[in-house]
Amino acid sequence: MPARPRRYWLVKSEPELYALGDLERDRRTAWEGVRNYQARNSMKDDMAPGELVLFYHSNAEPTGVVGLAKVASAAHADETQFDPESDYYERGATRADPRWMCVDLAFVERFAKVVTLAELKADPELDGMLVTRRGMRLSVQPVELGHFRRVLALARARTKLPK
DNA sequence: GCCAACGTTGGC
DNA sequence: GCCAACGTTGGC
Repeated sequence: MPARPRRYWLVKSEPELYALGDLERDRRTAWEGVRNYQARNSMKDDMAPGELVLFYHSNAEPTGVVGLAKVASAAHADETQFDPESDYYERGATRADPRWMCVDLAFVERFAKVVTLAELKADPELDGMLVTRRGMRLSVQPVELGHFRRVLALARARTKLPK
């Protein structure tokens, strides 16, 4: 049976709520609180352990891709839906019939420099990348391999220092 | 803080 | 099933 091709992803997070630095400290976390069906379906149906994830800071200064994470579990129920104290509580969701699913993410690396949204938008090789689309709010989104590689190249480019 | 873009809700 | 109203996301 042929292995299915590896996929690449981008997740958004507001650093005031959960920054890449928090993931670095925690090493691994359940990607809870996603309440959008398209994003949920990506986690439930399409993400596989080991796949790489661009970690993007939204509502930040600057906004952009700040590092890399990887998928660290199969999909499982998002526990916050069962907690009446949680902002993400979902009335009627049960463990037998959960509505919201998530995966665990693990820290991989922090980029030496942020690849800003402005850079992403300005790069012709990234034409069509979802995160650059105006009004694109999807918080878990697929990334084409070519775009993924290009973002890594931008992250690893170094300014030439004068002699 | 503004507001455009989008997703969801609910009246009909 | 339509669609207006509303709430949220997220860039700027």
